[in-house]
Amino acid sequence: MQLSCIKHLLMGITRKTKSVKRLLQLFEQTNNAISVVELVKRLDQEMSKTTVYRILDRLEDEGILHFFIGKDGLKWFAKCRGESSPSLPLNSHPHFQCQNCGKTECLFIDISIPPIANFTIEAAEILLIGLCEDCLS
Amino acid sequence: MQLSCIKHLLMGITRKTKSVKRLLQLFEQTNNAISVVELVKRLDQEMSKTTVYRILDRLEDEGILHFFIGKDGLKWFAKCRGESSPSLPLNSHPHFQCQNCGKTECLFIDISIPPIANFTIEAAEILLIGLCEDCLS
DNA sequence: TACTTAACGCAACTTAGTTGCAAATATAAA
DNA sequence: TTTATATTTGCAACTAAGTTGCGTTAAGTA
Repeated sequence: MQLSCIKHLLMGITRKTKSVKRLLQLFEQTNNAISVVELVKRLDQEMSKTTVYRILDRLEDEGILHFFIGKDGLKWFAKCRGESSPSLPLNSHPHFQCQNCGKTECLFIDISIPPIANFTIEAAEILLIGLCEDCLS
Repeated sequence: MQLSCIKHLLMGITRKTKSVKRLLQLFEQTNNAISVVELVKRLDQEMSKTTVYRILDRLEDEGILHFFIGKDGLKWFAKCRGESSPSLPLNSHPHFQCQNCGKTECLFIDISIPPIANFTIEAAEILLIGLCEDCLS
């Protein structure tokens, strides 16, 4: 095994290609989550949808992005920030979707899941739906 | 407007067809949720998938079934029972999916969602993932 | 600069879910 | 029981999200 292989194992294997940088840029510009459908649409002139899907997978593997399933069953991605919700398993946290404007984001509120007899809970996917600050007024 | 129309408005418009009865039978045989994909597969010889989708929609409109999105983004249906989780909005309740055997069911445990400043929460979709009693041992 | 291998684009594919329309059938009225 | 009629069904074709295989391109290393 060559040194470069070891480096790859340690550092992840993502090459900082033009496409990767462009995609990361979109996530750096916002704290909101972005749906894959939206990303494919926004990047339509810049890269193929296959590339979008594959880059998202890699960034997720590396712990740079995480994903969750939105109200509609579509996949959404958001940056991993250090935070998580204390009482939830696996450093997870709830997400919020505004039913009016569609704004979708991570929440770091604490929600505690009571133990359930004869079950082990290893993950909690919590999606709160309502109106965001902008849509309330 | 004829009397029959008024009756329809009051009672819902579901005719108790052979297909409706068959589909309801599947839900009466279990307290678990069933994915649409599974229903289409199980009923493949008895009705078209279009019919499965349309009956599920109608039974949901009438409050006989409810649905939620599973871990994989697929739609699952379950019977509406009188119960709900006290602290959740809109008479909703959490759902559980066993990551080993796939068993999926309604939970009526109480999970309270803390208020979030400047947001109104109108629905909470909570999916707990872990091991069921059968898969624990 | 040249080499190696990850990353990319494309086209074709899979799967969940939807739609339009003509034919079948459940229900109410006669 | 028969008739009328509006709902329900099946079919085939479609849409949309997401995946795969493969030949080509380009990033990172020597």
